[in-house]
Amino acid sequence: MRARVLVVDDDPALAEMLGIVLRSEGFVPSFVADGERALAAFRDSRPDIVLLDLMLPGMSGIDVARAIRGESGVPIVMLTAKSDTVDVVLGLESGADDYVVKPFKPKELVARMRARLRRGEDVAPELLTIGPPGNQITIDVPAHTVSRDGEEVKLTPLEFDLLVALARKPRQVFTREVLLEQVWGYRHAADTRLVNVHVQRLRAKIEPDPERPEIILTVRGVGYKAGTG
Amino acid sequence: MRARVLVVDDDPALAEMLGIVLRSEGFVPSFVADGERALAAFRDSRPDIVLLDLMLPGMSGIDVARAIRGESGVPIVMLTAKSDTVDVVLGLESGADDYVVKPFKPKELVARMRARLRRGEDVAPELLTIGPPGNQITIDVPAHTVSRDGEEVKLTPLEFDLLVALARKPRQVFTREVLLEQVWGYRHAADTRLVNVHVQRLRAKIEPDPERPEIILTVRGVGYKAGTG
DNA sequence: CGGCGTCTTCACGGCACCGTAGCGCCGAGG
DNA sequence: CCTCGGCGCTACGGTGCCGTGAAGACGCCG
Repeated sequence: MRARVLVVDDDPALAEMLGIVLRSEGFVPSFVADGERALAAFRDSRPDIVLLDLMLPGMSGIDVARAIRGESGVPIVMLTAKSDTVDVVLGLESGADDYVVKPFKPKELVARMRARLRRGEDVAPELLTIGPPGNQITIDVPAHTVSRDGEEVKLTPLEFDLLVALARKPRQVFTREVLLEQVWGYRHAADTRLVNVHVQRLRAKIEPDPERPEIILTVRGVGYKAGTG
Repeated sequence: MRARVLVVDDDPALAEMLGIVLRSEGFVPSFVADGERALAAFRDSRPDIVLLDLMLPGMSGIDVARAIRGESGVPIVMLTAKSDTVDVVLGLESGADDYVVKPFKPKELVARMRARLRRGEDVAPELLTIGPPGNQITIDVPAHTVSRDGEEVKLTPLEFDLLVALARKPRQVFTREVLLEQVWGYRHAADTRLVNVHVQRLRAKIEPDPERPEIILTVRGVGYKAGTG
C-alpha cells in the first residue's frame, strides 16, 4: 500500500535528495526531468501523487499541471522557488492542490503529501481552488491573496475570511448562522442579512457574471456553498 | 545525477583545492579563469550551479553574475575576500544567491552549495532579495547591511530585524502580534501600533516612494508582508 | 395567475484601521 | 556633564470597510 510518487524536476541534485527522503518515508518514487516525459510517465504509471517543479525546461510546470489535471484528479504538489515571483500566481491556478516554497524542510513536504493522500492528517493546504472548470479561482491562504485568470483579486479581510470558510469545505452548504459564527465570531445569531450583503460583495469581485454565480452558490432556504463543478 | 559546477576563479591554487573538494563530494567541476571564458563555458555546458570569484582579471565577477542572471536562473554562489568589503555591496546586488568569504571551510561551501541545489537542507542564506523587479533591495544577513542600487541603506538594529523577519518568508502575511513576538520578543501582545511606526520608518528608508510602498506591503485588517513581484 | 417569502441590489453613515508627525526617555559616546 | 541616535508612545486625520435600512427581482406556493 505504499504510495507511488511521480517527481518532475530537472535538478538532479534535488531529485536525488527527494529520492532518499521519499523512500525513507515509505513512498515509491519515479523521476522525470521535463514536461513531455512527465505526461507520458503519468499516463503510463498512474501515480498516486505528483510532485512538480514550477520551473522546467521546455513545457512549464504550469502546462504540465493543467494537462494532468485535464485527465485526472490526482493530487499535485508544486515546488516553487521564491524567486519565481511573477509566475507564482499563474502557477497556482493551474490546478495544483498545494505548494511548498523552496527551500523547504523535507518533513514539511512529506506532511503535505500525506495530507493530500489521506485526508485524515490535517495539514491545512496552502492552496484552495473552487469554481467549475474554466471558471476557477485560487486562494493562497498564507499570502492572503486570491487570483483568477492570473490576476490578483483584491478582497477585504472579511470577504477573504468568508471565502476561505466556504472554500475549506466545497459543495457543503453553510447556513447563515454558521457563517456568522465562523467568520464573524457571533456566538448566537445576529441579523443574518449581513451574510447576504457580504456574499453579494464577494460575488461582485470574483464572479465573471455576478447575476449567474458559479463559484458561490445560493441554496434557497438554507444558505450558501462553494461550487467545485 | 551528479551536479555540474562551473568554477570561475583566476587563482590556480584555489582552483586545484576546489577541484579536490568538489569531486570528493560528488560534484563534477569544470574551471575557467576569467569572465569572458566563464560566459562562454556557461552557455556551452549549462552547469547546475556557478561558483564565482568576485575579483577577476578583466570582466569582474559582478558583471559575470549579471550576465548569467540575465539568461538563466541558475544558482550563483560568490567567493569574496573579506578585504573586498567595498565592492561587496555592489557584488551582492548583481544577482548572486549566496556568498562565502575567503578563507572558507570546504564543508561550509559544500553545505551552501547543496542548500542552493537541493532546497531541502536549510542553511539560512546569507543573502535575501525582496521587492519587485527593478526595485529590489538586497539584505546581507551576517554583515547586517542592506543595499539598493548599489548604495548601502543605513538601518537601525530593530529596523533590520524587522526587515529580515519579513524577507525570510516573502509573500506571506505576518500579523502585528507575530512580528512583535519574532522581532521584539514580546510573548503576549503589547500595543501593536508600535509595529506600524517602525514599518513606516523602515519604508521611509528603503522605499523609493514611501507613499506607494512596493517592498513592504500593508494587508489591511491583517498585517504586513514583503513583496516579490 | 397572484401573493408571499427569500434573496439581491443599492445607498449611506459610523467607525475601525492605518499612516504620519511629534515628543520624551534612555543609554552610549565624547 | 552634555549630545545624539534609537526607540516607545500618543494624537490626529483620512480612507475604506462594515453594518443597517429599504426597495426591487425572483422563485415557490397555493
